[in-house]
Amino acid sequence: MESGSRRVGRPRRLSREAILRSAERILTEEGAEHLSMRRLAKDMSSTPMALYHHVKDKDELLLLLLELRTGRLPPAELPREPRERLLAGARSLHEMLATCPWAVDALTPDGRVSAPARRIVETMIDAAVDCGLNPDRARHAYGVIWNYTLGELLVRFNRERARRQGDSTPWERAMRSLDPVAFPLLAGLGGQLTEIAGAGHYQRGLEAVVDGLLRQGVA
Amino acid sequence: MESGSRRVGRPRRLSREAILRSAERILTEEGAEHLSMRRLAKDMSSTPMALYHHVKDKDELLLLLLELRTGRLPPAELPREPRERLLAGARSLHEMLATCPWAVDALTPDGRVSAPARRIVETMIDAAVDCGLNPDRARHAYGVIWNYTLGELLVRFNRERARRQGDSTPWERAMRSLDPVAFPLLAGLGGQLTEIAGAGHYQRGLEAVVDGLLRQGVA
DNA sequence: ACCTGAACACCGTTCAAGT
DNA sequence: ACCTGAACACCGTTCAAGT
Repeated sequence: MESGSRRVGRPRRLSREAILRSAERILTEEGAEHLSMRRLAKDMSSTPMALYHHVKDKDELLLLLLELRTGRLPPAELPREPRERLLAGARSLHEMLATCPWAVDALTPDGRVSAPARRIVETMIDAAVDCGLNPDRARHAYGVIWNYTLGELLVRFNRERARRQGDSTPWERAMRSLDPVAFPLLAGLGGQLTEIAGAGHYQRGLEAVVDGLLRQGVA
Repeated sequence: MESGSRRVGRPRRLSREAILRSAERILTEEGAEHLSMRRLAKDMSSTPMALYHHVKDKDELLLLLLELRTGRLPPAELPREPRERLLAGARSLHEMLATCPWAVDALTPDGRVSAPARRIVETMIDAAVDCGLNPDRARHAYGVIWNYTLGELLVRFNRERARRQGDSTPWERAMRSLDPVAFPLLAGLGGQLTEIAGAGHYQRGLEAVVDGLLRQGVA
């Protein structure tokens, strides 16, 4: 809403919205490693310090960007059956965050970074209760699912990053130097990493995790 | 072993070992955020570039530090019963990495960063096979356990970091602004976070994850 | 062979001043 | 009220030179 009093002082050239738009563009077009206050200012033909008039600091900027992205997704349609609802909740949390590799630090606590995320988390715990867990166990179950989800995202993000910057990360090196005689089973993992990281992988693991939690809770 | 030929050129003042010792000290006494090539050089009364004669770059330095730490732990005694062996393997991986919050990036791929870690991973997959999973499923199971473990570590690390630097992270703020009427179950999580992150939490979740995976695999 | 010094190309943020 | 410019206190790394 417009303020009743007339504006005073210098007219604004920047705005929080414009800043977020520019930041979002750098993020998608050039990747998080190129998003800096200085770079962003240059992009907007302004100075670094002008930005600090619209956001508290870089942390706040990233948080706002995260809320912007996760808030844009349409609210998930959740099935009625409680186990399915729990699975669907986890999947949409996973999906929602899969586009924000740069926000891992903000994500870590528990996935409650934006209003839509909060809704999903609440729904998941609720679904767990409907599956027969008491509230404490339901919250614990959510925590385990969150840990699994975050771990999966992290592995995925880092692999993508490695791919982008030409392949030879510590992990790739360790993989190549692995003796397949001493480590026959582990060596198999190496060749499979791509497939393992594929679309169905998270889902299949998630079902195991959820079923394990539900059995533990109702036993 | 000593080289047969006499040393030529300038005598060395630095050595990889001395560098690692200094870095290790900074890491434990001041935290990872204070470990920089410049700081490290200053600590050793040398120059940043002297370090590059002994390690390729900062990434390699961190990797060496990780191997140093994880390699120091005594090899875990693993129980004979396969399910227990799988659990014990995961626990010792978890324990081993719990002291290296600064190495998350190197960890991400799959926990095979050091020789002892490789042994444990191989043992875990082997244990999963002994539980009745085929090698593919066993590897997948390991992947899920790793994701869960890594996620748990990450949440733990970030919470500790938040504690250290005075409490008010994005997550804490989001927690305070949470409406307990709209989110009764989620709000409960807030109050419980410390307990949930306690010692038994990882273990309890791990059992659920493992049992879920085993059931999925042998069904 | 091992080390130094200066330089390059960056960071986030503070502070005092301008309009 | 909003923005600028200069400065502070850092980064990792390259490159040419010294002993």
